[in-house]
Amino acid sequence: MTLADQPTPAPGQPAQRGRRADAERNRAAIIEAAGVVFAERGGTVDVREIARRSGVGMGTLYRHFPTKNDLLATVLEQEFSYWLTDAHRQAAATEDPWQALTGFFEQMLAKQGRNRALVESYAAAGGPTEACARHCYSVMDELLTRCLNAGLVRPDVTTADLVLLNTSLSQTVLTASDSHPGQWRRLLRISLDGLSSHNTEPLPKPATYAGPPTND
Amino acid sequence: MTLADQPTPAPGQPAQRGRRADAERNRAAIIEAAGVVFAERGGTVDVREIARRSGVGMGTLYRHFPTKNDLLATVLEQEFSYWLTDAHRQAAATEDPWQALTGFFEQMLAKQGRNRALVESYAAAGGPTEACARHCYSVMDELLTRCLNAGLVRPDVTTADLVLLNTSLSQTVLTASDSHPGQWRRLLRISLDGLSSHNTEPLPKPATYAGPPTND
Amino acid sequence: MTLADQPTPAPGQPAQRGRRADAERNRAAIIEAAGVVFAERGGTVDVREIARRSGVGMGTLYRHFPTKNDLLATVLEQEFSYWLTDAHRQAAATEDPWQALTGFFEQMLAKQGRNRALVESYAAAGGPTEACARHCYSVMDELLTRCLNAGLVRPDVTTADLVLLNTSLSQTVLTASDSHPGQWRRLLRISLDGLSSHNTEPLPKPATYAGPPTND
Amino acid sequence: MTLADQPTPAPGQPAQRGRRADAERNRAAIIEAAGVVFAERGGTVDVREIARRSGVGMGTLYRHFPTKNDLLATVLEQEFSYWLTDAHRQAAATEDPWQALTGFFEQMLAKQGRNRALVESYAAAGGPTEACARHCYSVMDELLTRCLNAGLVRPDVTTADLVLLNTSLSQTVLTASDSHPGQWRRLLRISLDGLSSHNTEPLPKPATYAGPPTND
DNA sequence: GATGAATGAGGTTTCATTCAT
DNA sequence: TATGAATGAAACCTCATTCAT
Repeated sequence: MTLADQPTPAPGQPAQRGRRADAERNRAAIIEAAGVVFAERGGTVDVREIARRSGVGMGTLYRHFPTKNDLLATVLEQEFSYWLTDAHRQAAATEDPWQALTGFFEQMLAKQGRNRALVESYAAAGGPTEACARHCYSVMDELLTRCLNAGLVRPDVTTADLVLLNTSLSQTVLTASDSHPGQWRRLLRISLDGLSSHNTEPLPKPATYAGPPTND
Repeated sequence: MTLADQPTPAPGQPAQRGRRADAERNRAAIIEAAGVVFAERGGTVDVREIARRSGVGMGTLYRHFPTKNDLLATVLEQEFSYWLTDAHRQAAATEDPWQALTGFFEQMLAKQGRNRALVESYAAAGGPTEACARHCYSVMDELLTRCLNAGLVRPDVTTADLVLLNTSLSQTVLTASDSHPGQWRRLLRISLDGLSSHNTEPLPKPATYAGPPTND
Repeated sequence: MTLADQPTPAPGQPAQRGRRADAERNRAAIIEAAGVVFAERGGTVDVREIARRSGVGMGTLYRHFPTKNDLLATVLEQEFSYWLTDAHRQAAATEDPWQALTGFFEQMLAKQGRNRALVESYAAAGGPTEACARHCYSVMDELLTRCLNAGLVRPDVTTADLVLLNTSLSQTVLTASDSHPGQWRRLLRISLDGLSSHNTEPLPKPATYAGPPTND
Repeated sequence: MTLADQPTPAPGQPAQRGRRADAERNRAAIIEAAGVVFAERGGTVDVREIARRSGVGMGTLYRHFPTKNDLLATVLEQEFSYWLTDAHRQAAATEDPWQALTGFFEQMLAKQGRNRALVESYAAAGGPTEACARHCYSVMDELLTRCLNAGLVRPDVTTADLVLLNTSLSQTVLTASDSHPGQWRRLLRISLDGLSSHNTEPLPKPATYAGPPTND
């Protein structure tokens, strides 16, 4: 199963008029190439590099994605969604709630941290897209609930905390995985241990949002 | 007390030798303006914007900083160093090692997370400059040692872990402090709790670097 | 017949593959405009001037010539090569070796001396490009050989002497042809007469190169 | 005897008020430094380089020379004039008119050809300044007259021819003296031989100037 | 639909000249 | 008067996006 095959229109139809198939192939090629390039070099790469690598002209690229940002969002969303689904599946198959949570984070981070553009997107906009955010939230919500129900994590941990933890650590994986491979796993362990119900002190209350940010 | 006043040459002297005072004022203005702009909009802002805001011509800017990157590095290094010194001072004055550590992180993160360019620099190069890295490491080393000696943290926590933790969380502060002000403090608490010696399981060993990174 | 038509791909073909014809036309327009401007004002002209005169945008110009220097080199090489070929043809068709040589120089100088950038290139780098230098050398070698075989020039004249003579005089043509039109022809005649075998004294030996130049 | 000491005001006076002497020393330092730098790197060097090397501020430099071009002109004129005087003296002391002429050219070219800015000035404006041109002309006129009177050169050679010859060859010296040291002396010999009265054919008449230049 | 050449605003940097001290 | 920092108009080059073929 490859990544770039979401919008296949009604599989089974004989790719009516041929053009449609070509277009789809192009779209997939663009997404695939963009995925590689964005991951390697971040969101600032020249659009031509992507066009070149996907073997497609600029016009074609811009027909499919009216803006560089649209392409970026699509690619990130697609990859993210794929990873998420994958990690979710595996977590759901894991009996122990704690191990499910742990494994989930490990999988996600290993992927995300190798994608420069994705991590940039966290800094720029809090994540690739709204859809990703929601998807991510719902999966984590499920995992957290299992842990809470089992009494494994502090009772006042929220899903939002987990979402932020993911954001936070992905940065580290990107930064450190070349010079200190594997060190991020220590940090992950530390943070997850901090979630466990051994820790009895209540967490600070999340300030409710109220107007423009004060100096924190 | 403002930030941009490091190289003032022996305050008290009557602005030695002609225009030097004005130059210093300009330099300070540039650094100040650049600090604001870089923090707000990241390292990609137009140099002209900085020149305009500091009320100097392009030439002046480039006289003081031969390259945009030099300016960026200087600004980040200066701010970072200032924050670090400040936070260090306060931590050193705190009796309880654990509180010293906690307070130190809070202070640092509150500052760093409001500076977009700084956080970008983490993603791009692991931090603003080598000097910053060393400075940061040495301060954290001291704080960690105090905690270790007092038996407050897991014995296998390393200074490198703390450095990474800082990197990691600063991203979150940047990302989340507008929409969810104060939430990063929860994450900080979680992570720090994960450091405490309540947690008895040994951490994964930091893999020693061995050739090109595998897929983690 | 214009100058800027070297890379026309097999004339007669119907402008293969889409936009290629327009691109070629643009390339030609750029070279043509650059030729005029470089000739008139030298190699320091603003690239925009060339873009404006050729009716293309900056990007187009830089697509065809990644660097201003590339453009300059291309233009000079092309013109030079064209002149050289032309003058060579005519010289080859001239029976009398002496007249062939004479006519060749006249033609070349008349062209070169009207091109400011070309003459500048002599001062800066000894000529437009290596290829030009070789081409020029080989043509002059042929002409000189004919003269030598006919006993028309001093036996110790070398091809390198002729090459230098060309360099030398082109400067003069540029300098003098406005205020003293035609005077350079007198100088040319003088120099060529100095080559003839009437002059029996041996020329000074070309010092072999030996380390850094002394004060001559 | 150094070069930069022309405008010393009435030697013998005790440098009234000291300031005047300082100014003179500065002026000399500027000219000296500029001489070196212009010679080495041509007329495009940064003015600061000159200020730095002469140990003088920009303001001082511009007080003495309101324009970079003024400085350039002054320097070139001064050096040129010095060389010319020197070469003239030696030529005047040489009995044989032909040797006087020959030696004069050798001396002048050896000097000129080591000065990049000077040679550039030939291409740009026919020479450093009008004064130089006149001075040069008058000296050459004298040398030529001696040769003509002795019947050593073709009777229709003009002083203008000699001036051009000098211009022409100085380019070559600059270009070739590094890679082919001494070769320019061959060219000089050839050209001078071409002047000698052995050559009996009349030279082409200098076209009188008539309106804008035709295509030669 | 696909192509890739064209566009041109905008980015960083240089440097002759001015001017406050 | 000397200083050298300040100025700002270009200069070269890049790249997201459009458009003719």
